Amino acid sequence: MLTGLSLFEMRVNNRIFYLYQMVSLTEENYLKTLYRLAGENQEISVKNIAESLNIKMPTVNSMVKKLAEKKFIRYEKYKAIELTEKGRKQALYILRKHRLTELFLSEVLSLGWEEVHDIAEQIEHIQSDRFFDRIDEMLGHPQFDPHGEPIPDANGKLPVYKSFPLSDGRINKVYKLAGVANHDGSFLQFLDSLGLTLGATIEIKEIQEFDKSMSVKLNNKTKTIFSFTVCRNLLVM
Amino acid sequence: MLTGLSLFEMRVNNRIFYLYQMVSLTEENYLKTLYRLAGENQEISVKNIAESLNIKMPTVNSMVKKLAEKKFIRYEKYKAIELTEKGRKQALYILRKHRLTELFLSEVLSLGWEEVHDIAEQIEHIQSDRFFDRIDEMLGHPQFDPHGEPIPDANGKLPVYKSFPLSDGRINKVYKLAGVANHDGSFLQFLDSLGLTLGATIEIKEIQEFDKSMSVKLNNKTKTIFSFTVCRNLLVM
DNA sequence: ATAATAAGTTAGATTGATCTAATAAAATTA
DNA sequence: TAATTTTATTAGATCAATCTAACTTATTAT
Repeated sequence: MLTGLSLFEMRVNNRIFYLYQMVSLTEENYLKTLYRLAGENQEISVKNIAESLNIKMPTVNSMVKKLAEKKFIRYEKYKAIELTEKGRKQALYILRKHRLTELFLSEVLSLGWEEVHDIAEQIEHIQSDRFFDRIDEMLGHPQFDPHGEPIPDANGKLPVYKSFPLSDGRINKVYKLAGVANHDGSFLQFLDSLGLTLGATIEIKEIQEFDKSMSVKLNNKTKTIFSFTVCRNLLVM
Repeated sequence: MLTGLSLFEMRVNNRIFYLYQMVSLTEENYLKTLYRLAGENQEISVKNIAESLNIKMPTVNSMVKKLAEKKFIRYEKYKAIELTEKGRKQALYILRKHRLTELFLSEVLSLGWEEVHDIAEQIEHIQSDRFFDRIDEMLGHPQFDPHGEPIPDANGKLPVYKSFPLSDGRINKVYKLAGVANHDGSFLQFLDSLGLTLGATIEIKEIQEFDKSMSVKLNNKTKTIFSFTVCRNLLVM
C-alpha cells in the first residue's frame, strides 16, 4: 500500500526537477528502523534489520536494493548500509508523526503511555500534513516527548537538547551525560574510572535530604553514590 | 495489509467456537462500498462495485468470491450480491470509526468539513477500540454527524432518526425527507411534481422573518421556495 | 592458515490485489 | 425470436512483500 510521499530531486540536462515519489508503508517502516539502528550506533546490517522487523534476511536484502535505487540508502554488496540525507529526512518525517501522535494520544485522549505506542505505529502512516500540524499546534509545538525523546520539527530539524546539572534532576528519571561543568583532571579521571563517557545513562534512584547526595545507577549497571558536588558538575539531558 | 478483526462463529461437533478473523484493508473498503450501495438502494453488482472503487470488474469478481467464503456476503454466479448480517456488522463497525473520526477532526482539531473525509478514510482502518471509544467519549457519544448521517454505536446499532417538521430546521443545514404530516392528494402531488421522494435532500438556504417561508435547494439541484404551511408538513431528519 | 561459523546473496515459490484479453451469460432492442 | 449490447466470468500476467533452500563471502576460532 502506498502511504507517504517524498520530495525527489531529478537532474535532466542540467536542470533540476522536483517530483513527489511514493513511499510504501513497508518502506516507511524500513526507514524508521534504519534510523533507529543508526541512532543506537548499531551497525545497519541485513541481519540487524531482519531482526528488528522480524522478517527474514532475503526479504531485507531485496528491500534494501529497492531503497538504494530510490536513493534512501547507500548500499554495496556485503558492505554496511548507510542512510542518505534523503533517507534520514524521510525517517525523521515519520518519527515526527509518530512522536506527535504518541503525545497527542496521551495528553488529549488520556490514553496510557503503554498503549499509545501501538496506535501511533499505525497513525504515523496517515498522509496529511494538515492533520499532524493541527496536533502539533494543539500540543503547543512540543520539542520532547514524555520519554525525553526529541520531536523533529516540520522541516525535519531535531531540537537541540538543553543540558542542566544532574543536581536539578528528579528521582526515578534517566538522564544522559551531555558534558561536565568542571574540567579538572582529577574529576575527569574519576568519571573515567566509572566508565562514564558522553552519552552514558544515569538513573537517579534516591536523593538524600540532608546532603543532597544521590544514589544512581550508571549505564543501567553499576550502582554508586554521587555527592552534591559531583552532581552539580555533571551536565545531563 | 491486515487491519481489522471480525468475530467469527464456527460450529464443530455441535459446539460453537468464536475466533477472530483477519480483515484486510481492501476487504474493509469493499464492505463499506457494499453497505453504501445497499443503503442507496442500488443493486450490488460487480459493475457497481467496480465503478465505486475504481477498479476493474475481474478484480471485483475474485474479491467477491473471497468475501463470500468468509461469509460477509451471499454470492451466486450471475446473481445479485447481498450482505450477510456478519458483513453488515463489519461494515457498520468501519462506518462508526469513519464518522466518529470525521466529527473528531472537525470538532476537536478544527479541520474543515471538506478536508476531513480523506483523512477519515485512512484513520477508519486503525485497529484500536480504545482509541475510537475515547474519541466517542470526548464527543459525548454523538448519534449523528454534521451531515445528519447516523453514527452506529459500539454494538453496531444505528440510532433511530427522530424526524421533525422542516419548519424547525436551521439555516444552511441539509435534511432528508422522512415523511409527511399531511396526506392530502394535492400535497403529495405537489411534492411529486418537485421530485421530492422519501430520502430526498432539502437544504435550507434562507428563512424569511415575516412569513417563515424558506428558500430551499432540493436534491442539491432545484431551488424553490416553501411556504410555512409546506414546511410544517414536511417531516425531515 | 585453515576450518568452522556467521552473515549476505541468489533463485525460485507464494500470497494478495490488481490488470488485460478472451469468453460466456443475461438483458435489451429491433 | 434473433441480434446486439451489457454484464459477469475465466484464464493468465504482473507487482509488492514475503518465504525457504541452496550457495557465497566474510569473520572468527583453533
